[in-house]
Amino acid sequence: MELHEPELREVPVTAVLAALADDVRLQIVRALAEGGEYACGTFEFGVSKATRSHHLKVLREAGITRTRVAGTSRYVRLRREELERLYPGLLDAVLAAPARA
Amino acid sequence: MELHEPELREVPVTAVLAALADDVRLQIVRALAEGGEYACGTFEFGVSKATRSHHLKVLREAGITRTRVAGTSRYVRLRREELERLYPGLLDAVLAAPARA
DNA sequence: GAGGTTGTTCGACGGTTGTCGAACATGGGT
DNA sequence: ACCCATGTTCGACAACCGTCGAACAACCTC
Repeated sequence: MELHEPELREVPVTAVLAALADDVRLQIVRALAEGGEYACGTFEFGVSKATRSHHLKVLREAGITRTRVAGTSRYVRLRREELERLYPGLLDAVLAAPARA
Repeated sequence: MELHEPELREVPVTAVLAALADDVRLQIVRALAEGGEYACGTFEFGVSKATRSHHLKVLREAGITRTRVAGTSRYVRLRREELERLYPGLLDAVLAAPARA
């Protein structure tokens, strides 16, 4: 299983923004920003397994998260440094926003 | 003609991000960031009048731009200060990104 | 007021996206 | 070996989005 994790610089800005422009995915990003590394199953956001898997794929392919495989589990974490280097301030600005707007 | 220009704080973050997550709209924002105020017709991005009008509406309703009506023309400008106050760093991060990624 | 300019609105269309259940794949435990 | 737990993939479906031409609205100028 080769995970597709592109170089962030090769991802169009619009794709990064689109990946963040979803409520469920933003919840995931918020959780990752606070908690460090999470197993996929830890997330419980009122969506099915399939949907969660889909969202994590979008985040991964947008270069926002990195995934580590360990047994049957997958551990996800934010690519903070890379995001900060290429889009300084973006993540903080998004995270600083009120969760419910 | 009452233009719908919401308070930025009342717009969900996801709506702001979604508004920026489009190539045409990002071109508009880039132009506005450099040029100050533009008449709608000044934009020539290879889309029809109808499409351009649609994109300007999306930006306006996301709280990103403000529109001034003058005769048959409409002048559009960025709401930089408000954006900066609510999402510090976001606009700069997006604008700093390479136009073609 | 007739005509031209500037923009918006109205379907319509095709493509993309979020969602789900079900089926599948993989690895661990007993 | 079997079963269970964890995730992914596969249709399918509805909703949304970007796009266009055509029609409409408002205003300016002659």
